[in-house]
Amino acid sequence: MEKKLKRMATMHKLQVKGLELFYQNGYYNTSVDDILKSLSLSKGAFYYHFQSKEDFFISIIQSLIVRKVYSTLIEPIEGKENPFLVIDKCFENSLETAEHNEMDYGFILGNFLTEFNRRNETISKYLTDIYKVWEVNLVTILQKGKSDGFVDRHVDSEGVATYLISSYMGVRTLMVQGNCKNLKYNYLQQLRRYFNSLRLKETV
Amino acid sequence: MEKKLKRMATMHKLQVKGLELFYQNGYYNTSVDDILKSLSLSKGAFYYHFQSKEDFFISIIQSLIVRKVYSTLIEPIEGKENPFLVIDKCFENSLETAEHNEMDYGFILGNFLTEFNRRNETISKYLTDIYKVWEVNLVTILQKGKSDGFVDRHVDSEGVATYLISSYMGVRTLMVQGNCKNLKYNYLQQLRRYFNSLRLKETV
DNA sequence: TATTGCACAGACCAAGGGGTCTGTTATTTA
DNA sequence: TAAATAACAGACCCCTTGGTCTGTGCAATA
Repeated sequence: MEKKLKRMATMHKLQVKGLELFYQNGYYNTSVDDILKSLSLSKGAFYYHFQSKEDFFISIIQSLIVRKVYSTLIEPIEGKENPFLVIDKCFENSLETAEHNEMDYGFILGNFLTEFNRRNETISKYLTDIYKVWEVNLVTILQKGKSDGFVDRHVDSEGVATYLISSYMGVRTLMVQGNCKNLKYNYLQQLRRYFNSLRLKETV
Repeated sequence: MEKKLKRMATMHKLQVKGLELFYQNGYYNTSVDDILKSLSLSKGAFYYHFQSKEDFFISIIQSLIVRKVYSTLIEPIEGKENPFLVIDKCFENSLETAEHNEMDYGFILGNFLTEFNRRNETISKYLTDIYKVWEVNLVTILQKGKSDGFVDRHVDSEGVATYLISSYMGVRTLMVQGNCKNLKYNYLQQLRRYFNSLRLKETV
């Protein structure tokens, strides 16, 4: 029964290193050989476990990228109370992690969306699906925030979700260039200002 | 004297087609041969005018991309009066153009920033410089907006510029996936709401 | 008119790309 | 214990890559 374990271990090693290099250098700028070399594995190993480079990347999306986005951007928000507080905290944590990560190459989902947009429909589909779950999740918490008296009822939840995702993706792209600390600070300040405009005003 | 004209014409043809393909497929996923094939030109022609692929792309940045960003995002704003009106109109126009462009592959500056981030410092530098000019331009008009009584003096102009650029870059990335019309509408609605929170309130 | 040199054409090169195929070895299974 | 099979290793394939180099035609100059 240890064969299955070995299989899983090798596949997982390939996926983790693959994601690392794809994330750092981009998909088209990373060869299968690059991954194999840094793991001291052979072509035989790779094509025994995966049908193609594309198939390999799809498996990475499904097993690693989905999990990453869920754990950092979706689960911290799900089912919570005050949308403003929890989204604020979630974004702040994510930006904080990025800031102190020497190996930050941007928002993983955003980078790959950009790289595959209109260039590989199959992969784009998988990535877009993750984005959509994120969006639905934000819309849900905002709607709940209305019932709970946090969010102004006149606010368009979908619009807010779009605006939040857009700004987050953008600032993550900018942060790679450096000056992260300032960018993070500025971004969060304005995010809070924006949130204030959505808040349910006390009727005097 | 028609030799110099021919030289310019060929170089320009190469740059225009080069930008088109780099923009569509990405830099690393577009070969020099791809460009030459679609123009029925030879290697000789290319390497007579440009030292390398990288040198070629830098020339494209300096001659075409700079001009594009300037004409669509910088000049329409420069020296104008009401920041909110003019930025709103500028972004709306840009998104409108993108929406009705069948060949939209995203925000050109954002895409290349993502592709070269930390992967090619030389090229990144050229791209970042453009971004910085854009940012300075936004900050300037916001500051002027304070003196002119449009913008609340407590507002942090740099923060606002960061937030504006981030959200614009993000929404342009999302728009490639489709559903442009809705994304554009949602984005502009929230942008206006955000602007309202920056406006100088009449002291009652 | 002869000659120079610009603006290419296109063969060529080594390196690297994704992918195939035939071993080989250690572990299961019969 | 023998046979079967899973899990690789690595040579090999053909195509594409960025880049070089020699050749060539045509306009500019003398």
